[in-house]
Amino acid sequence: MRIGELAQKSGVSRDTIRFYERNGLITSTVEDSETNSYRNYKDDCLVWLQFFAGAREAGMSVADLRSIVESTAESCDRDVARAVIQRKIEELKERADQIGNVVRFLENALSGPK
Amino acid sequence: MRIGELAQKSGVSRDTIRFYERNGLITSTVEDSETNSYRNYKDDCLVWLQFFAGAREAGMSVADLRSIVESTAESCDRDVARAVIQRKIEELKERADQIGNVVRFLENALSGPK
DNA sequence: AAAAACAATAGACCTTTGTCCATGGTTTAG
DNA sequence: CTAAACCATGGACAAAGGTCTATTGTTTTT
Repeated sequence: MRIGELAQKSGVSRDTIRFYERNGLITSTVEDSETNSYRNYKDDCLVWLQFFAGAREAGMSVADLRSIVESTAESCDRDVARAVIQRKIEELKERADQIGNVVRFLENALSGPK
Repeated sequence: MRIGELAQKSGVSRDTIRFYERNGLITSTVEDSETNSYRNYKDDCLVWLQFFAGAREAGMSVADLRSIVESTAESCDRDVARAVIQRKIEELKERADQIGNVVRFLENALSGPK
């Protein structure tokens, strides 16, 4: 799949896809056989991009995403991957708790001053 | 209270406090009577700053915070304030849900590939 | 074949959220 | 009184995360 299709299907802009690729979040191949230099993306890029979109919204940084992607790479130790991801899960849960606090503060602000 | 004390008590740096003030998140007064131009902060600035710290961590932008602060200002209609805050609460809850999704995705990634 | 649509790359540019000077006054402690 | 500590202002600088433009080459459509 080429970048346009990927962008359209994932809802992530071409520029952002290229940006992510430059930052090691996804990879693509340039077919030698082709006369062009168009990049080719596999289906799992789409899955990743959808995940990225949600994860970014949830507050994860691009660096976080890269470490997750890297940890799930072939070459990487399963246990290392687990540890990295487990760590991120903890962080996310903390963040969710923090959001809970803020929500309570705001709800209190609503009910507090009559 | 002067900025140094406020910074120390809130854990927010002087520079950041000034930045927030420039952005309308807090206000201060400069006593005419004084010979200096030192700013004076009321106790509620401390409460706000503590809230800001948590809210920023929870992923709220400075612009979000400004709209909350503005909505709770004297001049502002109680109901308008409620609406603004209620909206932010919804956004935060959505964000928390989003985090939940990401966590599930990650947990699945952990258990999925055995 | 010619135009329209798509792609690559490089680099400029933008916003957000601060942080870090430099300069020049003011206060406070010794 | 003098040095150390504090404050204000203005502007430079920074990192993250994109976005936009220019240029040039490739497909696809008509």
